[in-house]
Amino acid sequence: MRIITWNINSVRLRLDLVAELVSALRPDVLCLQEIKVVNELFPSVALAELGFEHQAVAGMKGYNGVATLSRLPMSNIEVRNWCDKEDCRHIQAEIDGITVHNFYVPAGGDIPDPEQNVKFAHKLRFLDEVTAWFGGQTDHPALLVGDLNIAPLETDVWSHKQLLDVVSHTPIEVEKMAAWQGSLNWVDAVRKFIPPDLKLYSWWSYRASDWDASDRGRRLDHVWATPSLEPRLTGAMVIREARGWAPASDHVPVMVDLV
DNA sequence: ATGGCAAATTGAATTTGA
Repeated sequence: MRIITWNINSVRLRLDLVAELVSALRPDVLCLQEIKVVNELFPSVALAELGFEHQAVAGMKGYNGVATLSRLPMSNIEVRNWCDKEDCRHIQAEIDGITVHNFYVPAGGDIPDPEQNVKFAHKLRFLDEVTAWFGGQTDHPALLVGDLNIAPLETDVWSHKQLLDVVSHTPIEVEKMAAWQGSLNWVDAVRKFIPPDLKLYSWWSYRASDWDASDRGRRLDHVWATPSLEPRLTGAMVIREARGWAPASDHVPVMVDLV
């Protein structure tokens, strides 16, 4: 199975890029975040024509929203709410015997202090809640993908020292992400193939005048696998060139293969 | 941190992203 996760930053605006991605890489499962559309206006026909006959969508007006698209049948679809908000950040679905979790973790705003910034408080609470929930699950084969909005390793950001107090790379976030990863002993399926000593990013700011030249990126998008699935992992790739597509999302697709 | 874009909604200005 080939799975791709992509924060697409408006699915309607980038349908042509989805077609290009699908044509080039033929994923079996495509997990999108920030679809920015209500379910009624989700382009399900166009995506079905690309081969994704099976779709699970949790969208809302204007922002957020996740969608899991599959060539293979999906069952047990669940949209789960966190932090008492119905804000469309998680879809769970069973595909070919694997539970696929598609997440869009809150960005967390600017100020890395939960006392001063309710968005950061929300992000930290979200991490605590998902960690506690997964800790109560059994080890059924599962993948956890999405825009987790945290770059955990020093090599996941362009400058570890300069981002230590920037939301997405602060020690408290990295610590809580590690706890989440520990909840089911999730394996980082991307770093299994692209070693942790290599710089690796999946997001570059729109604000850079030349994202490629300055290369001030962060690895915010992830694919995790339960230990039972690790022997089936065969490869991973971050589609960096997608940041240069037009019109580009600020995130690029992240792909993992398993047998 | 730096530098200041992009998308959606609403109707030129605001919210959100990270």
